Amino acid sequence: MESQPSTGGSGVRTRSQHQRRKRIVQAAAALASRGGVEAMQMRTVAERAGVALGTLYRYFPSKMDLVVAVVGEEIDLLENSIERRPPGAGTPAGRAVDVLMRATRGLMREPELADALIRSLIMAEVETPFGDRMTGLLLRVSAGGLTRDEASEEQLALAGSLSSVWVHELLEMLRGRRTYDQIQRRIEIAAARLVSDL
Amino acid sequence: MESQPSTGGSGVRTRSQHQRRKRIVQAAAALASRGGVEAMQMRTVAERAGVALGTLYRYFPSKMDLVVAVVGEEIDLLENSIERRPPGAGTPAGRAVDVLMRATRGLMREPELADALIRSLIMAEVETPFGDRMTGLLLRVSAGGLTRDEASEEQLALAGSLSSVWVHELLEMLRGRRTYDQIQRRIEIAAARLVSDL
DNA sequence: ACAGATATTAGAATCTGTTCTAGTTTTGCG
DNA sequence: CGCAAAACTAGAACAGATTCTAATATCTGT
Repeated sequence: MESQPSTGGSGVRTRSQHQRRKRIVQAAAALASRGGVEAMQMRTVAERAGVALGTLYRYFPSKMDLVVAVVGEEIDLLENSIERRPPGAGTPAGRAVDVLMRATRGLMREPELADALIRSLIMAEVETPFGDRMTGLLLRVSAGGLTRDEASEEQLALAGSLSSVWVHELLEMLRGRRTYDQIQRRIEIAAARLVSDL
Repeated sequence: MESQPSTGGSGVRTRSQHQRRKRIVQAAAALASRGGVEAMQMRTVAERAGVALGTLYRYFPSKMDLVVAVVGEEIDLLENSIERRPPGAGTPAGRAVDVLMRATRGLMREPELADALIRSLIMAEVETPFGDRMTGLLLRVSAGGLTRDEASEEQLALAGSLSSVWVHELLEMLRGRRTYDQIQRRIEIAAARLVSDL
């Protein structure tokens, strides 16, 4: 879990804390989009963000927490994109594929970042909202605006399965074991089975 | 890939090298089955195996290579178990669930080790046959002895999808976010869609 | 403005994976 | 046998994540 610096008494983040946090995440993202997680060294991040190492660790108790925050921003982007331009396909499966492939293309833009981030996330002890958010998105687009709370156990399981298949295929692609087209094909096959009738 | 210490000229491993290697893997497994990968420190492994740190690194160029070797032994066990007592269920999906849940129980016996195993399975920089081996196993039991070479692209995709769903669920369980029963239920749901008609 | 709490800082220190060094031992082979 | 290649060893050295320390700065409530 990410932890927040506690601000005397109330749980509210002050403006300066918020900005500090933001600067840190931006510095981290910038570094990671070059050389991946390796280039994103805690000392360097702290330096670039104009913050002491100890402070960085106050905001992000481990490097993984920082990675998670960076990934979070990426997912925000995807969610916004989906909202701005919802998938137009006529079937639930079609819309799911649409969302997943759009996410794939988004991540492909920064392969170093994507690879590093996804690996780190899978490795993470840390609880990440990553899978859940993707699952929620899939439910929303393929089962007519359904939210995670309203969904049945089976619907959750199916959308979740599709999401984990996607993550796995993405990793395979980043490792050079799949082409974009192969992923698309495999996602289509899985989606047809898993989310046609949500 | 794991690299082997090259033995003067020929690529053959001598008996003493084989044993040394085995001692290393055993020491590593023993340590990992207690405190997980963290307890499996390279210095400690070397010490327990009665080998210098440099030698350990000659056999296993990185900690990950060592983990992969340990994991390999575990998968052998599963394959042997399946061979000895093939899944008896009447449907393809039933047999697939059978295999996966048996693997799940096997891994649960050494959760720390399992955690390391699954992560390396997913992460492996290194080309590991693990995902493919599991996919192959699923094809074999759910599509009447089909091998990876004979399977159609779709069959491969479906068995592979089930395999990645399983891996994902297993990880969730190891992180304490799923119970055994929840996994079983989710695997059943996914298997029904993915491998009913292989 | 003051007091106490919290945040921040620079930097040293610690921990563990990995690499390097220099010297010793084992192995394969003519 | 006798030598060159390869393996092995103990231990130092290095790297990057994480933790610790002591001092300073900032904030909050009164």
